[in-house]
Amino acid sequence: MACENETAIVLREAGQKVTPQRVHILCEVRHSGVHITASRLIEELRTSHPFIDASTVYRTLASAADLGLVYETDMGSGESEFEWVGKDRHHHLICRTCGDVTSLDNSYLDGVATLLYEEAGFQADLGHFAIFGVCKSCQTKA
Amino acid sequence: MACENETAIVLREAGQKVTPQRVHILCEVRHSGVHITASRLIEELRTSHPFIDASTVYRTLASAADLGLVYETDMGSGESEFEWVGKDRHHHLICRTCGDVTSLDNSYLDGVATLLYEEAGFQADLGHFAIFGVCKSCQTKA
DNA sequence: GTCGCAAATGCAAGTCGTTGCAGTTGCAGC
DNA sequence: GCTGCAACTGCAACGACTTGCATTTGCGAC
Repeated sequence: MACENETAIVLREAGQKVTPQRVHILCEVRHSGVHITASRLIEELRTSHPFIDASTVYRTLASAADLGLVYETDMGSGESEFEWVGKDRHHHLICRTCGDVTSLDNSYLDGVATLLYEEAGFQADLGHFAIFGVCKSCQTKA
Repeated sequence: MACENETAIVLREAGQKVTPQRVHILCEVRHSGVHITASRLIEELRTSHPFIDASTVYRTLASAADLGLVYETDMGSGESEFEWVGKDRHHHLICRTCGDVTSLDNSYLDGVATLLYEEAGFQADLGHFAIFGVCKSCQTKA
């Protein structure tokens, strides 16, 4: 698949060695759609590439997150979820009651980031944010 | 200490049973000052009350967080930090470079919460938030 | 093509936090 | 003061994730 070549280029540009393990892991993240937990990723890789160790997956994801290739978000389940960094920066609204995850446009928090920089000189990294609360339908049920 | 009686009252009002373990754990959180990680809390309790099991500490903290008695915040270290809920709601600015933690007034994010409720019907729980980024002094150093 | 080295990998062992379960305990009702 | 029960506790086992270390491998230099 073309994705593998592309992933290899991204890796090389980031100054990382291009190993089949890394390419497979990152391709899996790209193809997984929205979010994928580390454990589910390991499970899926176990079927397609059984020789890849869990520690390799964790290390690859951590270094990819450092380089900004993937986002790592704590979705409140205790497990981190990973997502390939696409063009559109967005956040997530996570319902504490039903666990539903909704995407949220970046614009909501842009104002906060600007304000923080102007008033505190703090360059906030609001690239990918998880906001907990109670969604509309759970509120009406209650 | 008076704190123990007070903690017991808070627990009873919250509909929880008042056990010595819970009182000790929550007192420790109250006295620890700003933030304390679960593992450090367990370590401190080990010296003062060696008979309290780690699982009891985690369960007590989780139920106290549910009841809004303590805040649970992911400070990016992988470990959750706990803080006794005082009168002032506030957030934290955490520098990715030097690890410094600064408190941030609640007002910055109040606007976001209002906007989310009006536009998405989502009741955001912004009681205690950790925002990552780069602080002023680290920016000037770079 | 092959050499050398830093980076990446796989394995095993360890830590951290959670969960199931049987026994214990706080406390409301009598 | 006694009783019953739900909530709480401690233990042990488990899953998730990390770390140390010896081995392997990608890749730039020759």
